[in-house]
Amino acid sequence: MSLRHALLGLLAEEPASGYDLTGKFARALQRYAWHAKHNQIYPELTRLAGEGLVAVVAEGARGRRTYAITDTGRAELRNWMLHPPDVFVVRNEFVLRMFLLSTLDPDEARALLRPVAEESARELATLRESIDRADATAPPTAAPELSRLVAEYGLRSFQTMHDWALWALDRIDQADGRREP
Amino acid sequence: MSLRHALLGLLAEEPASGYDLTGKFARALQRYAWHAKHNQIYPELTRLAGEGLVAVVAEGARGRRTYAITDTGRAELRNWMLHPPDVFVVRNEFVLRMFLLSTLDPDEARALLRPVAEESARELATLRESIDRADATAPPTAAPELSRLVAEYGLRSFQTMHDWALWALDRIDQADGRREP
DNA sequence: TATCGACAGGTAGAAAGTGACATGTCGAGA
DNA sequence: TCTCGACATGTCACTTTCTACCTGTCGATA
Repeated sequence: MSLRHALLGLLAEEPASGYDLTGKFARALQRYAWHAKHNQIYPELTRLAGEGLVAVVAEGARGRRTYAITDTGRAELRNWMLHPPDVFVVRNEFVLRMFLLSTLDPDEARALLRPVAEESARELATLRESIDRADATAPPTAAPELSRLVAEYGLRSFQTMHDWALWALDRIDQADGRREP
Repeated sequence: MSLRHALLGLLAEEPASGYDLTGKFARALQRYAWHAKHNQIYPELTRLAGEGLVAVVAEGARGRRTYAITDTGRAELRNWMLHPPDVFVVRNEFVLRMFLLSTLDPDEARALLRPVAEESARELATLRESIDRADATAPPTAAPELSRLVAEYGLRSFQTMHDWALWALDRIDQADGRREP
C-alpha cells in the first residue's frame, strides 16, 4: 500500500495530474524512496478516486485531469504516517549487489566500486545544487521547513556512499598489496 | 530477477537448504538489501534447480535438501554482478515516510523521528558487535575479505541515519522556537 | 505545412511478492 | 511419555509490479 500513500503524500502538497505525479516520482522519489512509473500511477489514481481519497478538480487540454486530495484522503495519509510498521520492507538492488561483492575477485570488485564512487559524487553535487537553489528561493517567513529534512538525509546518504566506496577501494588495494591508479 | 541472484550469491559462499537460506535472508539481507520469506524462497529454489543453476547435493533429516550452486549458476551470477543496470530499482518504505514528513506538523514529525534515532543506535550497536566478533574469529591468513566491506557500509549507513535523526529533531526544535525534552 | 518532442492518458498479460494456511519431524526437558 | 520449540517444506488465492504496447494533442521550429 505504499504507492497509494506516496501519491496521497504528493497530492497533499498540491493538486496534480497523473502526468505531473509521474514526473515527481521520476525526479524525487524514484531513486531513493519508491519506484513507480505511469503505468502504475494512472490506474492507482483511478482507484483512489473511486474510493474517494482523491478527486478530479480540473480538466485541461489533452485530456489532462488534475487531482486533489480529499479530507478522507488526508485522514488516511495521516493515519498511515502516524502508524509505521515494526519492520520496513526494503528492496535495494544496489545494496544487494554490494552484499554479493564477496563472490567476485578483487579486480572485479574494484571495477564495480569505481562507478559507485563517481556516481555518488555526481548525485551529491546535483542534490546540493537543488537544495541551494531552494534555500535561495525560500520564503522570508521560514516555516519549520520539514521538506528540507529529507533533502539533508539524501545529502548525507550520498556522502556516506561516496566516502565508503573510496574507503572500500583503498582497502582492496591494500589487501591486494599494491596501489591501483 | 534479484531474488534468484541473491540466492545464487548465498549459495556461492556455501551450500545450504531452503531453511538455511530463509534464515540468512532474515538475519542479513532482509533489513537493508532484499526482503524475501520462505514462501518465495522454496519455489524459487525449485525453479533454479529445474534450470540447472543449483543442484541438490544432500538430503537430510526432516526432508532437508541441501542445494549447491552449479558452474552454470556461478556463470549466471558472475554475469549479473558484472553487468549492473543503469538505474537500480529502490523501494524503501522508511525513506518514503521521511519524504512525506512534511505532510505532518512539527510535533508529529518529532514523534516519528525519536524512534528512528533510537532504533538506528540499536542497529548500529548490534552490527558493530557482530563485526567485532567476526574480526576476532578472522582467519590468520586474512584474505582481501570483501565481505567486510558491506558490513562497513551498513555501519556507516546506520551512523548516518542516527546522526541525521538527531540533527532533524534539533532543527525542528529550533524552528519551533523551543527546546523539547 | 510538416515534423517532432513534450504533454497526456491508457491497457493486457506475465511475473513477482504477500498472507494465510497446511504438514510433518526431531530432540530436549518436564 | 508428553509437550514444545526449532527444524523443514510446501500450497493457494490474492495483490502488486513489470514489460511492452497503444492512442492522441498541442506548440514550436524547420
